Amino acid sequence: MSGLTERQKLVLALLVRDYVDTAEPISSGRLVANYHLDFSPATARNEMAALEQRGYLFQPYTSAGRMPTKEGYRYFVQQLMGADELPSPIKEMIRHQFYQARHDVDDWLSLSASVLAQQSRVASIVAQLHTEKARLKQIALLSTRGRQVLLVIILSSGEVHQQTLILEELLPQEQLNSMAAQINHLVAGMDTIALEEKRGEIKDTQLEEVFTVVHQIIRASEVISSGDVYRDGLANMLSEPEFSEPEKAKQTLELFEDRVMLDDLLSRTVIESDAPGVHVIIGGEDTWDKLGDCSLIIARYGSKEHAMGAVGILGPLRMAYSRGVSTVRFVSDLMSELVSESLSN
Amino acid sequence: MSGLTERQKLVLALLVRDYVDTAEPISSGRLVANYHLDFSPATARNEMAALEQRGYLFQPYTSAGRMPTKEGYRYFVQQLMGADELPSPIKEMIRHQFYQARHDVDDWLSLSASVLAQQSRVASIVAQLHTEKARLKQIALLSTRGRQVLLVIILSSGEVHQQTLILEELLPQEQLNSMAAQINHLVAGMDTIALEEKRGEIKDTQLEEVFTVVHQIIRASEVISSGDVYRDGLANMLSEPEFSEPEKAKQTLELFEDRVMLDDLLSRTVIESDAPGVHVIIGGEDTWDKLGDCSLIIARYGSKEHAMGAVGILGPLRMAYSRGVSTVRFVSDLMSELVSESLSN
DNA sequence: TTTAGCAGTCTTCTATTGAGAGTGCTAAAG
DNA sequence: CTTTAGCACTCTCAATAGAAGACTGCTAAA
Repeated sequence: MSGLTERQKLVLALLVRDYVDTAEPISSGRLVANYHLDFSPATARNEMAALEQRGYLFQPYTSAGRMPTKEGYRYFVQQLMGADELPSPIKEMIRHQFYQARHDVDDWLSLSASVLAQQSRVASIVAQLHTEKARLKQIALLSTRGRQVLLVIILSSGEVHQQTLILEELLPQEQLNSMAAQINHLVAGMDTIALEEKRGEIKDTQLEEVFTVVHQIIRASEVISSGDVYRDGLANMLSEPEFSEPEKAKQTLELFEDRVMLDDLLSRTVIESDAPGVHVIIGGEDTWDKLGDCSLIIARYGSKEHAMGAVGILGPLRMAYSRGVSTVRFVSDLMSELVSESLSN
Repeated sequence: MSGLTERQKLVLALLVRDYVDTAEPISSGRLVANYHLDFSPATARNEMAALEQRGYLFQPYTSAGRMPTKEGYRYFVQQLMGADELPSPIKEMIRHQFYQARHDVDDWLSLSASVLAQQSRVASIVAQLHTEKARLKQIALLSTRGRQVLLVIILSSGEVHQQTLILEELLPQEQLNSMAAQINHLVAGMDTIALEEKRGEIKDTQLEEVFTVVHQIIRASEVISSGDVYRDGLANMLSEPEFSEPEKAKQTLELFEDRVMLDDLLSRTVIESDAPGVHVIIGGEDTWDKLGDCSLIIARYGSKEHAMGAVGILGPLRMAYSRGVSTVRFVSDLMSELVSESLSN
């Protein structure tokens, strides 16, 4: 089966655009009139019938207008869609917001979620992912209250972890400092494997206790995603007509609240393809079935060596893919820029 | 105007219960039959008319059954509602989950949100609030990457804050340690006012830079709420018939996503009343108008001296107040217990 | 190959109707 | 004076029918 004719591509592209705007089945007459096409509605109808034959369009019932199928959207995104860049003033505004924020990855992440939600008018997801090989840079032990001690761990990627411990006996801060110094001296720059080998060298019980926790945390941080997930713009989604049935809305919200699900989604876009750039996943099917009737536009930021994560938007199938891709690309590039700048200082 | 008769109280109480279960206007006949009342539907009708007169009930239209008004719910909660304790096995299960979690306030908070959502079948909110007088316990400076430095601040309450700084020049960890030690020596145990007075004693520029940030953070932490807000169970809400209209659902979701709003809500329940215990706010009116057609059951945990916060649930007006209050009370007591245990170690 | 014309199909809107549910009132009973 | 049976009345809800309208697919001509 050969490809589509130019005119078929035109019809499909316009129909998708129009449907995304109006959320109503598009008729041949409407299409021709709206875009001043130089062929008649009858011709458009013929082309639409052909596109339906190929599975790119469907009619909700005999003799209604047509709407794109998932396949139709996919063809549109892969072959037809042009770039719909964010206007420069908006880009500048966003950039400004980021540079104005504190120099903190967490702040940038929540800002990303907020910006994406606002620009795309759908829901956004942002998460920090973790590098595969975690190497210890240094730790600190800080007395907080009584036997309670805060363990701060800094990885070579610049990532920070903290955890409260309760020690067997009460130790003054000076002693905590010296314990931290000992551990730092022993294991700085090591990954989990090297760390494991050093275990035997530790004699002191208190020290071993701390060592064990450090080891645990570093192992835990080797999991692909384990930090906070930032979400925003949930309310946007409910405005869309596809979520007018509460059942649909509920499903989507559950998808959003399910951490396991999100982790899976995020990690798969990152692991599955080494290719950077924006990924568009349109609707659920086999591997992505949980996605249901939603689409996900997602991109990685950062690099394997540094802090890394994913930013994306989640919306109904009927969404402004072109604008969405541009927005996600812009934000992920900005994050990459910020992260690498901040680390090269 | 005198109070309600016993029979009126009975009718109101049963009607509220029944309506909460069924979400449908309750008729006199139904009420009498369902609860085997020893008076006739006609009598019930008279009582219901009287209750309507007082503003506790209303009919959606002439000759439908009746449903409670906000006032009706308020009367019910304040005067009629008994305790509907959680079953012991469930209490034990929850307790078990908490003691199994890591000894980390953050973990407890997110667990609280999850437990509340699951038990109440509505949405939950949990937030850490801050004590009014923040006193510095100690700080640490940890080199993360290049000129980037992690500032960790521990307050006397045990609260931990962290922030990334970028220093003017690159300093080795040893020098950072000595800077931290100097600051600790200078200002340990001080509040913002005392801190301000010490400013003059600092000569070194780098040191002053750090000092300024420390000061800022402590000031910021004196705001009532500034930490993360944990939410859960949003999807629960959409199952309720009151949110079948997307418009209502959207409003409620927006309320939930609006940090400013939530902060206000939380801080008011904490500031406004020194009384501990569970607060029930039923629907929006003047001071709480943003709440709209939702109710909030909320309680404080912890104490002013220690880590403190609020746990609560947010649902439609038609919600199981009795069970909700018991659940919120149980979780907040549990949190208090955990926090004070953890601090007395 | 394109297009005008038209019959045919399916939805959607409005109006009408009947059934049912529940009330308020009245008058009798306790 | 309180309670209750009886009943007329009101209003919703569901079902039905019919009319209007929107598009299509087909056919035949350009």
